[in-house]
Amino acid sequence: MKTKKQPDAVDAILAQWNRERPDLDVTPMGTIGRIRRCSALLQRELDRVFADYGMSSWEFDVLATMRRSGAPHRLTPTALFSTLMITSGTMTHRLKSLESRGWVQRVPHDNDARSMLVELTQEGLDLINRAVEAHVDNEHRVMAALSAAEMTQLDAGLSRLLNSLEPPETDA
Amino acid sequence: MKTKKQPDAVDAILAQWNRERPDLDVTPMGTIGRIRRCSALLQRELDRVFADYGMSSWEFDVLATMRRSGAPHRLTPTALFSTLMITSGTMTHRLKSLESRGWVQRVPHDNDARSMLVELTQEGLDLINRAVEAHVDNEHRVMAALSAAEMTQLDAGLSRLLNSLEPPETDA
DNA sequence: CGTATATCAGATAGACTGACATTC
DNA sequence: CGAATGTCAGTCAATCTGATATAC
Repeated sequence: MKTKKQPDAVDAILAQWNRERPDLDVTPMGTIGRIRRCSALLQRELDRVFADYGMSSWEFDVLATMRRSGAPHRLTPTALFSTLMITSGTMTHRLKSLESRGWVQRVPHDNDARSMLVELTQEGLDLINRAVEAHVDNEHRVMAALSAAEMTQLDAGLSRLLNSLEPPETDA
Repeated sequence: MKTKKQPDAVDAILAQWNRERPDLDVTPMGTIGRIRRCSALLQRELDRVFADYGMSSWEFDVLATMRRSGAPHRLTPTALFSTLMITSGTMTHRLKSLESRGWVQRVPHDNDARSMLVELTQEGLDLINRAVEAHVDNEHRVMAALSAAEMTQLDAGLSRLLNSLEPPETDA
């Protein structure tokens, strides 16, 4: 006989649907609901550390994207908004804000005068280097309930799902 | 020898961090990144069906919460905003909008004159009954890449995580 | 000429805060 | 009286759209 798993908030929702609409197989609703709820709750936890470093989540995302691209930490606005899945107008807005805070600067693009390059300032680089350390620590903390084996298993399922959801390569 | 899993968008990000900051163990960043990315991509897919029924995601959420509460499909605004994790002001705003569309109506609460009851209209009930069927079909579709066993496994991991993230019972 | 890049102003949708009246 | 309920006006942060200028 199996041990029953600890019920969570989503189980209560599924029980209601099973009572009200027993004709529906709501199994996927459970998985999807858990993904969305985990995502929302995780966001809340991660935001705390971002706030400690004076940033919002989207500010961290932009700086982190530039940081992990490697020296000289330069990317075009187009590369950035494509990666971040936002529109070009929104990217302009974000960059203006980040520039006013002194974390990035715009420099001209040698080979293409239409284009710009955005690069981390020294201050921006120092900040994101420190913030990402705290962020990763925080991520370890919020995932601590799962053993390494559990996390690997969870990761595998998510990766399969992600592969099926991701839009086909545009490939340039 | 193991078969390598299909790489996804998150793998590329992890590879960049491993190159740039090999001192950091970014394993949890992979899992968290996948949860968030799955959540965003799923949202996009689900929204399509909501749009087919003339609703936005939050409208579906409110109507569905009322529907699954069972006949007579009545809840107080307080019960609703607590479940939906939004503020009371936002709830008032949502209800005003839903009422103007003819999907819910406010009725007085017999036992407590401070309070209101919100109930689904016949039109709202019919709509959410049809919409939830299409929604569940859609959820089956977007999860089709996973076998039943894979989904069970994924679900188990998510549930463990959710349990550790969920705020302790307020219990009233 | 048609396409790509980046910017900007304006509009939009959704949420929150704080003050309020009412009732328990 | 203090706590709870719901409403409202105002504000806010973040996004998108569509028009624009420039360069390929």
